[in-house]
Amino acid sequence: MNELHNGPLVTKFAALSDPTRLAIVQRLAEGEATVTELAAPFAMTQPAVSRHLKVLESAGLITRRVDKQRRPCRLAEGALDNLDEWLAMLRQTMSAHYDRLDDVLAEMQTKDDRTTE
Amino acid sequence: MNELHNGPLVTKFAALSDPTRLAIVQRLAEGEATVTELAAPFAMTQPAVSRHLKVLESAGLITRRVDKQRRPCRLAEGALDNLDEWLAMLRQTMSAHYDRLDDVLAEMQTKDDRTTE
DNA sequence: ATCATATATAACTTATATATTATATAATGA
DNA sequence: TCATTATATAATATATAAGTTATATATGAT
Repeated sequence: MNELHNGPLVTKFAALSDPTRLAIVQRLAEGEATVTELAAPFAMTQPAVSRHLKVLESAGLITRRVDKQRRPCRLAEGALDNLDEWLAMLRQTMSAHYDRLDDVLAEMQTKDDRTTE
Repeated sequence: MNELHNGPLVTKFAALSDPTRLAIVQRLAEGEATVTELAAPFAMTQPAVSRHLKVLESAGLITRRVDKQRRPCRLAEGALDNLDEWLAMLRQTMSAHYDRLDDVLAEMQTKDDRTTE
């Protein structure tokens, strides 16, 4: 309910706030891929992509398994659940406080009345 | 459909990847607040919060109006729509490629068969 | 053994982010 | 007019992020 619990959420948002990582997540929505496969589309070195994967993994967005010398990546189970939940919670708060323009203008008016006393 | 269109999304994720800004957004879901009101809960100077608001505004997450010397902030109309849409799109991709563990293990097996020839 | 492939890590550079203090601006109120 | 309140901006320091190259490690192939 409050900002003390939002650490993991902040971490996920941070992980998604990079175009390379966002594209990697989109790619992984189609299924598993190895580091090399994931790196291929990008004008970037392999170590750079490895770092991005580490960020995604630390954020709990992806997991990796071991297949010989490959480390195929996939989206983590329920990776996006807390994002959805946060958005849903926010919408609920918004509708609970349903902030129509009319209401706001009315409130502005009464505030003025009080302040201008 | 591709990563060329994700600029605004990346910007929004970046804007939300900070605990202060996330808390501000949550607060604004309850309705308008001035900069000073928003700054109050944080152990941070007013200029710091002003900067955070600028980041949120640049990302299209909040708007401000002018009320005398105040600049009340509110969540932007449809602020979170593209986040929702992106998450929905991702889920759709995931279910389209429905990646059950069984399938993956089966595919691993056939890959092994081929590679170990 | 040796070489190639897949991946990770370290060292380093540069760019960006975040916070601070000091100060500017604009409107209010006395 | 002068002080106060609300907010923004500039200058600056510091931290973090993101990329590079070089190198290490592990597996697989010859």
